[in-house]
Parts: sequence; structure tokens; C-alpha cells
Amino acid sequence: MKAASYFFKTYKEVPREAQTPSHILMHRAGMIQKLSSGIYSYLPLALRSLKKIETIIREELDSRGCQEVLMPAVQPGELWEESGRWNYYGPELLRFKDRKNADYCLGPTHEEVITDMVRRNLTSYKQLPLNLYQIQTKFRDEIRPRFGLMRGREFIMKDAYSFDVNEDDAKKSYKIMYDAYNAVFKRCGLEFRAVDAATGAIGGDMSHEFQVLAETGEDEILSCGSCSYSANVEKAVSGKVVEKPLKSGSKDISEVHTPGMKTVEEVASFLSLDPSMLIKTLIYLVDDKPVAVLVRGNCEANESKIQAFLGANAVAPADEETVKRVTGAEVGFAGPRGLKEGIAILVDKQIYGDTGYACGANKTDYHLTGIDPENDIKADKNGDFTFALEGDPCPHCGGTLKKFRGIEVGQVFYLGTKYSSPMKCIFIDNEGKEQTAVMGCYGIGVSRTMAAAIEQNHDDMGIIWPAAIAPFEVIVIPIQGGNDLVENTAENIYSELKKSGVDVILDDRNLRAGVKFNDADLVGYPVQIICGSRLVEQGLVEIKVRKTGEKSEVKIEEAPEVIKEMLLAL
RNA sequence: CGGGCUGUAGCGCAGUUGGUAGCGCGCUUGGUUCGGGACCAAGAGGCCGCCGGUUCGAAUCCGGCCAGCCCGACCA
Repeated sequence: MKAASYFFKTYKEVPREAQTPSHILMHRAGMIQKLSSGIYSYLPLALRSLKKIETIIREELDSRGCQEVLMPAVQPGELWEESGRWNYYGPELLRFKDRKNADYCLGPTHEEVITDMVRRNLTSYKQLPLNLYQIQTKFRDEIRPRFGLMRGREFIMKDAYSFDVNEDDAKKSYKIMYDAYNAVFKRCGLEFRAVDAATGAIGGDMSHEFQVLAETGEDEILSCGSCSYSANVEKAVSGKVVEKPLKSGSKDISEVHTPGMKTVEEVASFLSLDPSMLIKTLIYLVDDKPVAVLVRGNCEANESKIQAFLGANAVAPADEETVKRVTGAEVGFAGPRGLKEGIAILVDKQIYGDTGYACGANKTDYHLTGIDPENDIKADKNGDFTFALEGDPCPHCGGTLKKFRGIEVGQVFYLGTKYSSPMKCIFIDNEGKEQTAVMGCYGIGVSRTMAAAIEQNHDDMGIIWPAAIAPFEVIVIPIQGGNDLVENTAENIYSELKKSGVDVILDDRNLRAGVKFNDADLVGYPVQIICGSRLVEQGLVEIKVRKTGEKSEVKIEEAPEVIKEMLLAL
């Protein structure tokens, strides 16, 4: 490819809304254009990079027995009625009607369509296992699209779905995909972690997210320094052991007047207690039913864990009215004793490590002191309902957990029969009995992976592509246009490289050297070959490695070989 | 959905007490330059977000709407 006729243009300035490195740089490098909120066009440079990511994905999946399909982006509402998600899925699902007034939606994911596709073909256990995937544009009407490709409404996703005869086999399929994803992101040249992930309303215990490590990531993960344990903070477990106190606390519960003191800090300092010696009573609506969750004053309640523990669809903090109703007091004075009948009380197990707590009295302006959780709280359940913290011991090996920020670029999920059962995706097993297929689903955000690569790999000058997913591996830059020797040398090296299969672009634009250098650094080609008259006359060209900034001079005829070797290391 | 902010040339912005629009980048043409975003000269490019109101006159004042961004809430 020659730059003079290539459809791209670089910018010094960026639109006001671009905030993050990937958004700013992809715009400045002329890779993407916003068409509407959260909706972008991919220009040739971006598409080249996307295709490289897609190729890696295809190779890794195909070699593991997956088969590619392509499903419609527009899906009939009735399929979603069948799975039960038509009403359940929020406004993220873009719904619309056709001319006959029938319901349709733009696919945010394809469980329904794939399940329908498979059930129409599936009759015998002999057809399983099956793993189908597609690479396709998805649409989710995000509340707040932002950060360019990182959280768009329209995005490119690879989604795969596995079908197995039973749970054990489904778990094998899961493992295969887990391995495939590790291979994909490794080949993309990204630094990432596979982390334990919360499963949300699906329930169950099996899900991993693939997180590209980057400061701008929206997710927080905790990763052990000594073993392979990594988990999303929503899911991460602290290895801290809670030991019960030897003697039970005093039996004297007293009521203390705490006028207007609603926060943990206010109450703790008034009572001269450490915040950890307060019991925070939080009222949640779990699938619209109020539930009280008790955590220590210095801890944060973890809604994901509550949701997982209760197997609920939705967990949200209760509104003020509900709190008043179940506690009989203003917000800020909730406590475990004297709640309205029938409210389940969940106690975070860390609370059992001490005695002599203070808590709300369920009476406006009053708190209780001298609480011994063992004896004074009628817990329905206890468990882990708080966040693990950086510095906590690892639950597996006792090492120390360290916090990272990550960008979720993939997730693997064991589904069980959540879709296959209501949608009757069944087959006849080897005993002649009807069985329901056991499913898994596996996503990779392709466009987000490209953005994440930039978030992770850039500097002040621009993008620093991992060679495997760079739009071009090499740029040849002739400077001092009009000098035939320079131009011919550049042209020769370019053709030479192209002939041997290197992805190369020739910057034959009639521009000043500085502009070409800056553009090359901005777009982030891993290797630059600079042909200037002074060196060329000595039979030399300069090679610059984008990542390190390292420059070297090599003989013109050796340049192609040197480049090829360099690329292997990038 | 709550709070804040912004809509003026492709992009970034200025525009005073209301008088019919400007700067930088980019673009076109010519010339001089040419190893880290050159310089000179001459150009092209605007429904000032939309609708209505006030006024002799509105980018500017008033009302409504629309769009975008930031913070929060939300996010199988």
C-alpha cells in the first residue's frame, strides 16, 4: 500500500468528547469516525487491525473444532418471548416494529438465535459436542456510551456457543474455550489476566473474564502475587480467616441517643468506637423484596456477591420509603434488631470476629451498643457479602492480593440449560431418552480488543501496536522527495518486503520529513525504515523501532532480512 | 433518570453594551524551502443546533425543543 493514495488523514486536534487515549489516538490517526453517539465507522487502518484480530480468533477457534456461522443482526421478538428475555432484558435491547407491527430487536447477543438454529438440526447425541461461533456487529443501547470504541452502542463481537450432552462435557468445552482465549490474547501481544468473574443473573460458579491490564480500565481486579488466582473485585474472595472471640460479649445492650447521626463516621466518633466496630445495616431490594444485609462499618457491601448468594436476578439499594417502612425509622438508623417481620437478615461473616458492636436501633436518633452478633442478632444466613481488599491474603495460597485495573475484552460462561430448556433444544441420548443440551457462551469484544490494545500500548507520540495486530507492520519513509536515488531505494525495499509477505506501507506522500515522522509515530507502525539522501548515498538506511525508539543503520540490501527478523521479536 | 456544561467553517476555538461573523489547524493555487508537524502570497469554505418570540435589526436577549459531553445512578 502506498500512503499517498491511502484513505487516511491524521489530525493534530481531537473532538472535544474524546477523553481516553484509545479514542483520541484512533481519531487522530484517522482510524475511526463517529457517526452517532456510540456508533463509529472503521476506516481502512482500523479495519486492517480488526481483521488481524479476527484472523487470530478464527485460527484459534477453528483449530479447536469450532465452526463459524453468521446469524442475523435483526431478531424477531417472539424468540425472545420464548426464552423469557423479551420483558426481562432492559432498555439496552433496542426494540422496534416492522410494517406489520411485529416486534423485532437488534441483537445484543445471540443465545436465542443460536439455540433456535441448533434445535432445528439437533436430534441425536451423536451430533454433539458442537461449538458454533460468529463474528458480527452487535447493538446494545447503552445508557451512556463513552470512550469511543471502549463502550460503544454498536460494536464487533465474536460470540461462540457450545452444546454438550451433559454438564461434564460442557465443562470440557468451557475449558477448551478458556484455553483458546488465553491463546488469542497472547497472540495479540497483550498483557492480560483471566479472572474469576461474577455470573450475575445466570447463577452458577463458572465464568472467567479476560481483562487487558490498563490504567484506564473500567474494571478492578485482584490478582495474587504468588499464584495464579485472579478475580474481578465483584467476585474476589479474601483469604482472611475470621476467628470467633473467646468470650461472648456483654449482655447489656443499651440504647444511646445519637441525634442526627446517620453516617458510620459520625456514630463511631460520637461513641469513641473504631468504624469497624459498627454494624452497618443496609436494606436492599432483592427481586423487589426487602432484605437486610449487615456488614462491618469499615466494609463495603458487595451487591454482586449478595445477588449470587441469593440466586437473585436483581439487587438494588432500597428506596427511602422502603427503608422507613421496614425499619420504622428515618434512613440512617437501621439495625438488625426489631426490623419488620419477614425481612431476611444476611450477616457478613467478618462480623462474627468481634463482640461489643454498635448498630442502629430502628428508632430515629438512637443506636444500640454492646451487641454480641452471636447472641443478639437473628441471622437468617451468613456469608461473604463484602469486597476483598488489596493487601488481603489470597484465598488459595495465602499470598498477597494486588489490585489492577482492567478492560474486559472477553468472557467465558457456563450456561447450563438456561436457554436450551425453555427453548426445547433437545436430543435423544444413547439410551433413547430425551435430554436437554447443556450450553456455554463465550464472547470476545473484537473492536474493544483493538481499543484496549491502544489503551495499554501508547505514549505521548501515539500508538505503539503489538506487531501481530498493527494495521501495517512496517512503514518505509523516503525523505527529500525528488531525489531519485532515495525514492528508488525506498520503492525497492518496499517491493522486496511486500514480496516476502511483510505487511508494509510506503509513505510516498510529498510531505516534509517531520510530518511523516510524526504520522508514523502516531499511527504506531512497529518498524519504520527511513531513507534519507545522506545515508542512502552511503548505501545505508535507518531502521527505527517504534516501541523502544531505538535506531540503527543497516545496509540497503540487508534491510529486508533485518526487518523480518525484527518483526519476529515484536 | 438526577446534577453540571456545550452547540459558531472538516477539527479546535473567539465573538464586547444587539448593527448581519472571525482566529488557529486543515484544504486549493503559485513560489521559496525540505532529517522531527516550514515560510510568503493569493483563495475556497458558515441555515451561528432547530422552532418560535422581543426588536428597525438577533450568533448575541427571552421561551420551547433537539443533540453532544462530563459526574453519578445503571450495566445477563
